[in-house]
Amino acid sequence: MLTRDITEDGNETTRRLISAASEEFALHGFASARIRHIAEAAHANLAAVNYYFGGKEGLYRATLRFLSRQVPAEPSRNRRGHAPEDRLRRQVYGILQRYICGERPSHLGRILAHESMNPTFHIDSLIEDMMRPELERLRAILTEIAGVGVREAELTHAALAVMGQCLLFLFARPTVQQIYPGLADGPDACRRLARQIADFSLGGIARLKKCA
Amino acid sequence: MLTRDITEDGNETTRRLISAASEEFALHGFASARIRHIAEAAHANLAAVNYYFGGKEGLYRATLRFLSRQVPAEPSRNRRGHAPEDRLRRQVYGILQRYICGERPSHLGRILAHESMNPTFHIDSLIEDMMRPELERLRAILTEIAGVGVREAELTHAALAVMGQCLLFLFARPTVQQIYPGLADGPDACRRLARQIADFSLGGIARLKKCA
DNA sequence: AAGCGTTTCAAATTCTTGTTTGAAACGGAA
DNA sequence: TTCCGTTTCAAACAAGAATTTGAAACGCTT
Repeated sequence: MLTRDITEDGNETTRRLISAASEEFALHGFASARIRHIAEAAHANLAAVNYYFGGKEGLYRATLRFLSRQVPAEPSRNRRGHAPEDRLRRQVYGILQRYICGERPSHLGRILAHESMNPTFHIDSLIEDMMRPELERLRAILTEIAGVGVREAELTHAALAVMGQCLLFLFARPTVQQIYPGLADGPDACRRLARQIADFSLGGIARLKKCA
Repeated sequence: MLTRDITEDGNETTRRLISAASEEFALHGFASARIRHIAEAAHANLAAVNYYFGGKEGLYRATLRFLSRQVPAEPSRNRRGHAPEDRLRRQVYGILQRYICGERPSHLGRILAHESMNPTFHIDSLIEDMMRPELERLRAILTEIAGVGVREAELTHAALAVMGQCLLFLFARPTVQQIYPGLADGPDACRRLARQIADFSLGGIARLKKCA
């Protein structure tokens, strides 16, 4: 039996297992994921899951920890030295890139989506570690753009409006693509999407400012 | 064994069963729903599900049919005779009311959300019967507001932007409420929400128009 | 090569869950 | 009351899935 921290070691089997688990959990969520399927995809024996992780739950925990560390940090050059409008564009692009339509499928985002619909014990840390920071950063940028005079609640709502536009593609991309085919694919779909969301939202902010 | 159409009859047991099933399927989705739980909540015997509906799948089908008929039709007075800006507000309010935060919990919306994450055979008709019509109506209104000169793709995106803002509260209301407590409750939360979404979006459209 | 801890494996086990079954209860018609 | 179709019920059943187990394979050290 293993006792040391799994996520640290370079064990080949655990790495394949976590990799396969990322896909399975992202695709189906915790409850509907099948460890048989994971073991199969990882070319590992079914019992390996229990041997290394103590069970399905432990594999899930390890997978979440692994995926969390994979999230690329926000580039620091977005902090200052740009117009807030540009920072909004970059921030939206960053959210899409990190969690929704980056070059490699964003498993953590999908898992958050599944947790939203069928929460497990881990939903809270996902909310606190990914949703809240992104929303707060959005809100800060929007506050700067809006200037004084716009109410707190409206800024909050604006941040949610931007986030909602992004998350639509996390929760319901196949649906969107069924209704409007060819809308969000292609090599720089992510960039185009970010630009459209940011521009639309800048209009929304402008209106808040005008009505303040 | 019953052969006639279940949804037509007034059988007390089937009604309680479908009612309990609505809650269960809305809460957990098809795969994670437990027919034992449904039968319990309906004060019916477990075997009643198979007796009346032929199985879990049949109960799901009957529940979807029942819930679809419950959706209140869009009031026809929204068609003409109002400024398109007002029509947008009403349309947004209608979407929220029908599927997301109406007075009674909107089971059909939740089921669509679950289907988006874990599709079953019925996802297509849900998309075609509820998502596409609402999006098309939104798009029509937005087209009218934008006037000529705004590109097709941008109108499509604008409709998705509005829908995304609405669906955020369908997919992730608990998350939103955990981060910003007290934002979306109270008696007329739905109305306030609709107003904010519509106003923000009118700003987005205005910007598209200006840049056209 | 022998010994020993670690890892892999197939099979057995246990638990959960949907389905089936056969009998009992019910209720109206003869 | 008796008969008969319908409905309810508890228990059995079957399938799927996670977990456990005990032995075999492996790899390293002596």
